[in-house]
Amino acid sequence: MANVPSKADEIFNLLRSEVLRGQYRAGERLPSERELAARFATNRGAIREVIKKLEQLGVVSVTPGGVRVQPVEEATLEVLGHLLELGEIQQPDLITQMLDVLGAMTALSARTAVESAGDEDIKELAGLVDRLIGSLGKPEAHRDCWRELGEKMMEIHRNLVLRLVGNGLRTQFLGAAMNPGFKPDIDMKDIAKRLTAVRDAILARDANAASVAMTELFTNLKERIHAAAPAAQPGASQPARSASHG
Amino acid sequence: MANVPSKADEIFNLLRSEVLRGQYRAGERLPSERELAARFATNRGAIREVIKKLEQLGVVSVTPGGVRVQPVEEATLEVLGHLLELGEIQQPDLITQMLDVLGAMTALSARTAVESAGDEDIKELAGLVDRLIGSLGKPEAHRDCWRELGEKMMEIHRNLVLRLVGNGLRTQFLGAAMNPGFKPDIDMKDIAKRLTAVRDAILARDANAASVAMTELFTNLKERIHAAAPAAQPGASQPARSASHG
DNA sequence: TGACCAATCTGGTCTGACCAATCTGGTAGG
DNA sequence: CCTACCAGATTGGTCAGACCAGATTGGTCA
Repeated sequence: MANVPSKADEIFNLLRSEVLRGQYRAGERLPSERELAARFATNRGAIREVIKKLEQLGVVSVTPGGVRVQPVEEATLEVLGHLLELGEIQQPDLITQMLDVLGAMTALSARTAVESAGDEDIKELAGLVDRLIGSLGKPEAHRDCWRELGEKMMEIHRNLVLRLVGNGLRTQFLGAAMNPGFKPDIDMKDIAKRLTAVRDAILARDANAASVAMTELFTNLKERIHAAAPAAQPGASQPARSASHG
Repeated sequence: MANVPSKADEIFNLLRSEVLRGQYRAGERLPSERELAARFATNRGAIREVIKKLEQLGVVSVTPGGVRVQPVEEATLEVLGHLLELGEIQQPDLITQMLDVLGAMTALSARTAVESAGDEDIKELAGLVDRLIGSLGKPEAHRDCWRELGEKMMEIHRNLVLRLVGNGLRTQFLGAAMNPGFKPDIDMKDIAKRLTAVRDAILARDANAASVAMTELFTNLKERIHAAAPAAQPGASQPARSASHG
């Protein structure tokens, strides 16, 4: 899949980067379709496709008279991955922010899953958490276990909204944040302890406890990563793009 | 804005509805661009733009050889609004699901906001919650207050991820779910009581209590809506589209 | 200085064409 | 009868050039 990125795809990536990087201020007009076509040595059709995708991403709004840049805040969850990719300043901040949200989502997922789980489900969930504990120290396997656990919880509570949000976060996060060897040394024992708490809560069918334990796990993780990461300047927690509203 | 929906926009809406409605099974091929162009009495360029947008939405994947439909689970948060619009079966379920997630997000937002709020911020937050209580019974004003409160919390904790997710959820939710007179009678006193708890927690700078109170507020709301809504058939909680994985 | 108007520019739409990769169905060989 | 293969039809990807209606802009006139 996605073997040969089409010309439009390449231009899409380029233009998206430029916009997200703050090369155009929010509200400013992009070059016209004709100009862009000339600049990228292609035809207007390709440019129009690119712009339609950008529009769907929420980073530009197109009206007769010109294509205008939207403030990042108006954009879609999908820009996160790109923001992380072209990193620059705010990587650690974005990651801790994501961990916050991911933690809340996972906690909710655990809670509702436990609430509506059958006996068989409970056993499977606990087993998956156990495997999670066992895979500590093996990043690849650990990640797979997380994916499986998430999948299982989704399967139980059948919350489509949660799945869609989780989808976005997880792909964005795992895709961009984890890869570049971003592995601060984390106290495995601590994690294991908290995972055990999660498992016990699941086995006790205590939805609330499961949620709390999961939250604590992520909070802990976040603090450790935050401490381990190169200290970000205070006030640099916002991306480069202007934050003005439309 | 969006005065005159372009031809491509109309076709986009149509095609999106058809796909989300389950008119094509996941993995199935869409009609070719040429066929679609003929069917909608337009040119191929317009169809290509539409398909690019659908691709960005995550509801189709396009490869040389054909455009294929993706399972809903692979899609983007943005499809929620459309799913709600063309409602049919699972409206109440989707809404309670959204409330779950929205509650978790709002609770997180409240927690992190209180954690990093200055004295002035605390006062403003408490004031906004008070206005929220005061506007109970006036849906329009109430909604505006919520928006303001959310905005203020975002301003304080500056969590871009939270903002993007919240953006999506809120626009999807407020846009489609609230409008059609979907107003089950909800015990205002109960809500007011819980909102008061939120305010007190904020004033006490107790981030955790604020989070818990907010969670309870949404849980309560969810249960009431769930009880008031026309009982959905068990097992109808999933949309029509096939859930097969790719 | 202010209002107005026309040239220009913008996105929206349309046509018709070619290429390379894929998909299809039919055929030849096992 | 089944499999492997091959050629033609089909598909998305790309391209060039054109016209329209509305927005923008800059100059002109009062």
